[in-house]
Amino acid sequence: MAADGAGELLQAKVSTSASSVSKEATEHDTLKYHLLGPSLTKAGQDTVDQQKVSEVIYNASKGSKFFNNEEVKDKNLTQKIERILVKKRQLERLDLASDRRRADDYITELEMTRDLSQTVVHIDCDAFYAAVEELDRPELKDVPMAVGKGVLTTCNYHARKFGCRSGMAGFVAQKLCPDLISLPLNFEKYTAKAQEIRTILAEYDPRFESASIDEAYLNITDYCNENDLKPWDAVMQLRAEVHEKCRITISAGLAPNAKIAKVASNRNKPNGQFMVTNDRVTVLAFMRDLPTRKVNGIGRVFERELDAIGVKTCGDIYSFRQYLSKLFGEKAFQFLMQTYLGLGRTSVQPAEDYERKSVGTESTFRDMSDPNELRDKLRWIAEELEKDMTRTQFKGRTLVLKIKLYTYEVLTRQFAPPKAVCSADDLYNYALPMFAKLEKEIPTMKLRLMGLRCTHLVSTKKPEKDFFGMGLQRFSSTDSHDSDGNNSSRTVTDNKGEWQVWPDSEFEASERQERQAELEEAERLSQEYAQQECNEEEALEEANRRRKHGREILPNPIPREKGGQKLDSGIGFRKPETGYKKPEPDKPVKEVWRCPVCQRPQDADERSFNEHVDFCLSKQAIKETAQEHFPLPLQAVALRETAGRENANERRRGRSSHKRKLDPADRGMKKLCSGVAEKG
DNA sequence: CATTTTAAT
DNA sequence: CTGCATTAAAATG
Repeated sequence: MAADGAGELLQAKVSTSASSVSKEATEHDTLKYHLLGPSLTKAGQDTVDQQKVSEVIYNASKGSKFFNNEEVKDKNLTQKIERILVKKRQLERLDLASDRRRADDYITELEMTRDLSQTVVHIDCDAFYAAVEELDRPELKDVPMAVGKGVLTTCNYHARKFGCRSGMAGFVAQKLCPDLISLPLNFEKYTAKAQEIRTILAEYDPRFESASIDEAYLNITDYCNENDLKPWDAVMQLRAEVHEKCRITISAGLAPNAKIAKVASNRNKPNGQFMVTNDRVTVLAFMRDLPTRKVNGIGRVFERELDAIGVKTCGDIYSFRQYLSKLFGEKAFQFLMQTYLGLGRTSVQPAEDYERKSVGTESTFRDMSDPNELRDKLRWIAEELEKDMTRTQFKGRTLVLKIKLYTYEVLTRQFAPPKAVCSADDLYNYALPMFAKLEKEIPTMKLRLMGLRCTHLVSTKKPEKDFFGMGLQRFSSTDSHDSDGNNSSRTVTDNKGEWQVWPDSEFEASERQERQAELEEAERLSQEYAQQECNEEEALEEANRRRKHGREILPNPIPREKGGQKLDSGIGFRKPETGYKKPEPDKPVKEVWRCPVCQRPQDADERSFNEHVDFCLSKQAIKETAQEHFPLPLQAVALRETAGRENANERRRGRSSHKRKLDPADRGMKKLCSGVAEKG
């Protein structure tokens, strides 16, 4: 969900004050900026007086423990930035010719991977929850309204004029806008509406990728070729279709890759679209003036660090290329260079394809210090986690205990039990010693949060029979992980990784019951789709799939025209049709079939293709893949055989698994900015 | 150097 | 002023 709101004003203030003015004033300003929250970014809302807004927020939160903690964090960051600047001044006296050369070589290498042959679209629903609520109560369209009680998950554009935004505490929002109407969350409703929209998206790209409940990436290259449409017109059509059938307005960004598409979708919001054409010069020009903060992966912290050394826009990155890896680390360096060049992934894929790495639960409560009460709480968390482990069908080889003190300070401890665990008893028994140890270390064990998480997951899914009726080797809970600690027979992620993902920077204060209700709704919807779209055989498989996965999967809806096609059971899966995609006349193409298991292109020869698929299957990447592919006709995909067609990220993808490995450049950079690299 | 912890998104 | 997941870097031993 786009967190609209202007940051430019304060951003400018932060930058100037960072270099001059008194230190106290500086800290005051950066803190206020920090308090504006993570969602102050992207699109601008010029009608808002950010000065006033930040003043109100500051005064409203002043004195709270939360505030104090933010103050501490801000001070630490300011110190960290000071260290970065010191380090940079040291570097300036050194000869960095080799670093510069290395950066230039990397740029050359990256440039060879540039792929301008694809069109990626980022779809973003406008004030989604608020818009859904307005469908039921049209009178709310004309007044400032927000969704979410204690904290706003989103608000309509009237409310945004007052400075309200997602992620803001409810009482703060009320101060900014006394007439604000706050509605409780009705999550099933939003999920149902999201599914309606997804049904339409699937017709444009059946393998579209949901990024959150109201955001998705599509690769519309094939769609445009098949229907002889220009990307712009295809997206106009898509948006009109969504508006007409779902009564929801969406904004879209079109670009040669996902990273730019994401930025672009914010340019003409709400109810608009923006395109960055597939042209190197256009891309570079677009990046040159783009403030760093607009890029996915650069948040409040990294923005300030970059600003401190003089990088305000993505174009500024270039002239600092020789410093970046020493100041921010290697991954950050790579990420920034790709950002400067406007490179990003061109591939999108359903979220089920992502590999889950951990399952955890945590809960916040009133300050608590009684040891017995805390143990009860821990026990309860363990029971909650057991449910999640059962649902997602995992055991964990490592258990992580997390606590948050009443001061908001967070601590974690981990332990690797002798065996993979998932039962509440085991979870509790292994967590308790960690907890007891913490009790000894911490003078006043007064907590506001406790959490448990399992990592180094091991699937506990029953092998049963696989999709083709071939027996699969049984794998025990402890022998199916490879040396990376990853499990190659990983199950499909549960839908919390997917449509239950909160919109960016937004959250709900919902209780587990609400989530349960949502799951039930998802199940119901899934059944509906099964009936609508599948023939009897397929419906049976659909039912089977749900049995195997519980209620966890909410697959991409099946496009109408394609869902009707019948598959030869089993074989159809492995015998792709040819001529699915028209080759472009002016470019040499080589026909290949894409392996449904590992997603890698294979020679378009039936025998070798089947051999390859067998190989992949024997490596057990299988069941989930079969499931996600079953409803879809297998298509031969023609790939252009041009160098750099596949970008570096795609190539780096693991051989052993078809699951996507996350790459900093792929998906926004997670934590690459935590400070000066001081080793060596 | 491997593992643990922190912190950012 | 939440909850869940992922990632990278720093700290630790």
